[in-house]
Amino acid sequence: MSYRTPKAIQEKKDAKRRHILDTAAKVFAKRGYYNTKVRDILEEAGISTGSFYFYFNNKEEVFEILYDEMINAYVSVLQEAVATMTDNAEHIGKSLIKAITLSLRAFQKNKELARIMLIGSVGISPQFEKKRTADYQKISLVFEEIFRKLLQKKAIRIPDPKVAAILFTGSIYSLITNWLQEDDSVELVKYTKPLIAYNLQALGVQYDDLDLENIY
Amino acid sequence: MSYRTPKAIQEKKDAKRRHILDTAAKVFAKRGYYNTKVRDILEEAGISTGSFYFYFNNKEEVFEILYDEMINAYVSVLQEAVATMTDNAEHIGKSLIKAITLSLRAFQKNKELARIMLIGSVGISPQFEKKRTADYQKISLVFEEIFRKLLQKKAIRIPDPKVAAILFTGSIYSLITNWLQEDDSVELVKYTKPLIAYNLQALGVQYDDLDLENIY
Amino acid sequence: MSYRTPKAIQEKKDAKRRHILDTAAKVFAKRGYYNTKVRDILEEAGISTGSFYFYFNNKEEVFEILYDEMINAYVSVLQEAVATMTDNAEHIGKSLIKAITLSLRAFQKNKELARIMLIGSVGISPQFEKKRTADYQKISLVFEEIFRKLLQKKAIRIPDPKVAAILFTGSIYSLITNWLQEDDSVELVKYTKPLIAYNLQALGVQYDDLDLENIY
Amino acid sequence: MSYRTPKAIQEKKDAKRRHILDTAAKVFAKRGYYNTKVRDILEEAGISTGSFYFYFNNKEEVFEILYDEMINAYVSVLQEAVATMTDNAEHIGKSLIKAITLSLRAFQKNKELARIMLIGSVGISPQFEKKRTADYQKISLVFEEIFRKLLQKKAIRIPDPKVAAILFTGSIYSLITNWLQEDDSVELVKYTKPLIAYNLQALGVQYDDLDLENIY
DNA sequence: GATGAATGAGATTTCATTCAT
DNA sequence: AATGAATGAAATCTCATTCAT
Repeated sequence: MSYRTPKAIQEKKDAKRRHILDTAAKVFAKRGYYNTKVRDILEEAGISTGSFYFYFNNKEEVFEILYDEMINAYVSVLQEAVATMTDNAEHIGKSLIKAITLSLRAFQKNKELARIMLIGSVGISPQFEKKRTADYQKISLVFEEIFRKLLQKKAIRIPDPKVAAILFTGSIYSLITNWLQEDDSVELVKYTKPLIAYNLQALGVQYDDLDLENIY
Repeated sequence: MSYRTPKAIQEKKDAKRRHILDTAAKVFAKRGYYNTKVRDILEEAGISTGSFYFYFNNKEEVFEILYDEMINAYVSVLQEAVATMTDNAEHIGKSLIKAITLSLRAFQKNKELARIMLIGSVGISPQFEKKRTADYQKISLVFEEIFRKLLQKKAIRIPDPKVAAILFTGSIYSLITNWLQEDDSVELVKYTKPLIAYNLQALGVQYDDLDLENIY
Repeated sequence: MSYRTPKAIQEKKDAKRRHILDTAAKVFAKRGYYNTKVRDILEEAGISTGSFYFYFNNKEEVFEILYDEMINAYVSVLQEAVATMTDNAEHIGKSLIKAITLSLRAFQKNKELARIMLIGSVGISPQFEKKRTADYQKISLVFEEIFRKLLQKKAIRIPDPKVAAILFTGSIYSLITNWLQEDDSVELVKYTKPLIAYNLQALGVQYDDLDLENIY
Repeated sequence: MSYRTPKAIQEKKDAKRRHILDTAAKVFAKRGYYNTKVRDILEEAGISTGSFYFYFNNKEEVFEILYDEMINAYVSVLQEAVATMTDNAEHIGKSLIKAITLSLRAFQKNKELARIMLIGSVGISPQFEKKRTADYQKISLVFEEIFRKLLQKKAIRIPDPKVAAILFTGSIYSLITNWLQEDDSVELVKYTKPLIAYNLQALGVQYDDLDLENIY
């Protein structure tokens, strides 16, 4: 007979909570929000209804947590990329290459959550739609500010930094969305080079072909 | 001699059918597929349950019809733009400008259906998801072939026509999606110029700034 | 331009009414009361909803008319058989043989109505169930009275004429029901001989084997 | 140590399931399959919609279970009767008497299920109709084989064992059906004697009147 | 903490019948 | 007389969530 320390108990709880989330992510990614029934998650996770509702208030909350995790993870990646950006104009190409490369890697690493973030989060509820829009605009804003700065230095050549940011992120997401819907799981990184080329060219950035060779 | 003119009846039927479709489009666009209940459409359209099911088999069918209409309308627009493309290299910029301009106008003309096509059609059902993916690939393929042709003539400079086509369409859609989620009714065409600039630059096309001034 | 006499008009109406009834009989026999939708009858008859409800008040009425027709036709057959029964004891066997033979022939002649009368009329509504029970008891009563008379003359040997009548009719109906559910349409009359033998023996009637040879 | 005894829970579940079935039997018997709405069963049983669908998939399944129970119970009774049949010719009368007596008792014991089996199971669906026909043929076959055997020994005198079996079972069922539709609760066994007399005579079996006196 | 039986609001759909033309 | 579009009550069933054990 063992006396469990409260800490051990807490760890066990955390593990179960995590297990439910991970399972839910898998199921949501496969079927989408509305076609995923709570029962599907329960069965896949091997837990009871009661447990599910002990750890979470409802289905939407579980989805929202997963969604937030994904957005935060992605924002971290972006912030990391931005942080290493120097003001040195000659490194602009390299910096943007890094931002894109890190984005793709983040999505590839967790295909399920990518699917949730980009596809599965549509049409949940009006409130959620608002949140989703806000998140996407926040991400777009990161690039918008970078572009604005670069524009001042005449390091890039675009008429409108806001629109450019939308198009930049949009092109990345469309590629990922496309990749997610391919039956055979081609390596996402295979698309990295043309993706970078397209966007750097779009921004009017002079970039070294050599930099493109060394990506990933 | 019959008691009524079948033609008049048929016209009335067509009108009612159209009315249901239009109302459904409005409601779907506002609430999304799953949050739209058949009852919502009935109330908004001021018709009875029976009428709805007299004209259509079920909710999904109504959605599918609307979706197909939108896709077909958009494909027509694209084909029109492609048809006027000459082989004359110096007109490539103009041609692509036309394709983008027509696309934006098509979406602006019918904001509701644009919302359905780009946002609301996600997660309906596995079968529908297949159809949706196929449609998007078809549209992307139109551009891919154009890019392939232009590439042979060295009129554009990109490493991969397939990826370029995805990014091209993706950037357009992301702009429209963004516009759709803006509360105020900003003119979509306001974004036309930077959108074209971004993509023409991305493709490495030499374009005349004058052409951009005269759009719309 | 012809002037139709009212009589001709009436005849046309009657013909249409009959056409609807005949078609309904066919459909009811095939699918049963509840699995037959008014629409099925309309389509099969090539008429409109309005016409149907012009000639009849509702679906149940149509069924009831068909049912009554069948019962009446059957009762007529029975009465005919009873009418020819003489009080001559030596003809009792022949008379019962005739009653059974005529019954079988009546059912075979109109398989559809047989199906409606014996199988398809179950579970329509509580009121209809009452009517149905009453009709069956009426038919049974015909035989009960015959048996009662024969019993007085000691022409048959049974403990209870009422029960005998139930069993007599029941055995006939069970044979027909069985026959109706055979996939291949065997000749019902093939069963006539053993059916008669069974019941005459049951009643303790002395019968001439020769009479059995000449049936039908 | 778990928080509850699974056994007790299971027993409660079984009891509830049984309660639903019994209630459904009562309602089906009273109103028939089509006039019984799921709601009627819920109200009569005092349960919620959810409970009903937790225990059963749909209304038809409940009906089918009840129907199968009845058929199986009846077949058991028959098999029991058949098992005690000896090859001793002089006991043939007694054996058939026993078979009929047990049949009647089985039906009397559960009037509701008898009603379902004999009356209420008509016209549910084409598939069910097939099953029903097959079941009835199976029961008829039990008697057919007995009759065939007795025929070889010349213990009975009938022209066709198959038809005789149909008529034998048909006569029993018609009596029960009749009894079911009587308003007052007449004892079914009251009819046993004339029923046996009719059928034994029909089969040409020599029976002892004494045996008939001691039935039930 | 865990379980899963129980709940019931609410969604979709059917189909007999009506009624304007 | 005929048509068939329109109606809407009513039926079945789903499934997120609750709660007694």
